[in-house]
Amino acid sequence: MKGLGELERSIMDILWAENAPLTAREVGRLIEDRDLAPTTVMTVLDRLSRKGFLTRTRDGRAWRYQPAASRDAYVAELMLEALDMTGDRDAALTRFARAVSGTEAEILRKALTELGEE
Amino acid sequence: MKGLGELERSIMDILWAENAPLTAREVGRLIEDRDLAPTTVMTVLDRLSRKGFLTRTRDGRAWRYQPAASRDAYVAELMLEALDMTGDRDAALTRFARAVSGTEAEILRKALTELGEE
DNA sequence: GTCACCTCTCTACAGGACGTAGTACTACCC
DNA sequence: GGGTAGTACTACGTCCTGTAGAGAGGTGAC
Repeated sequence: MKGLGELERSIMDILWAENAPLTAREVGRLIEDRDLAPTTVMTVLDRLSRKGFLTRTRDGRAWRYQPAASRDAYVAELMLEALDMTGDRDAALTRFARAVSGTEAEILRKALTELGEE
Repeated sequence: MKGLGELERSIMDILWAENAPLTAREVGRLIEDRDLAPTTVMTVLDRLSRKGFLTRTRDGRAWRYQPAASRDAYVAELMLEALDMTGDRDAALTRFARAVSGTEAEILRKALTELGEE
């Protein structure tokens, strides 16, 4: 996988937040802060789907874009990818476990427990 | 933090593997596969220390480079950074916990347990 | 002392990713 | 049939990275 640029991430965030597939125009309307040309949004949407982050389906003349995977899946994949980088996965995992805050450690513990019960 | 390029990572790997601080020449000797100019290695070492990945100390005319942090720390930080990207950390963590393989889940569980006992 | 050599710093350049957008073509509505 | 919306294609500046040369300054050999 590859990382995302800043604008790419903003757009992914919009699409992840929305549940329905959006057109370029709709996405553009949802980025108020920046004053982007419509073609800019279209270009980025196109690149994102080319990279596999988005799926698109026709809606009349327009395309509707939606995330190919959930944000959680993306984040989890990034984390696994980072983990793959090390020679000593155990050490990295241990260090990671120590670094997450209390509540999150709880979440992790719970998820792992459920995992064990399945 | 920022990601590393391919050559940058190779060089970090060498320095992480070694326990002693190395000079550019020594690092260059340890990358056999590629036939790099000495200045190339020096440039990359310089960039890495400028980015904070390496520390360097004088040794006569030469610099000796060593990692500023362990690879585990780096990996853990990357993982945390990925985690920061999501709005719903819990969901991402849960998904991550489900994605790690059995033995690693065990490691995580153990680290978390020790954490709880402290 | 001078020459060869090592290492450093500075500068450079090509390729790719990303932000940004214009242009030209097409299809639809009224 | 002209405005409008949407597309595909093309383009350009910037930054990062891989790669390396040129020039400066010290060091040891002779």
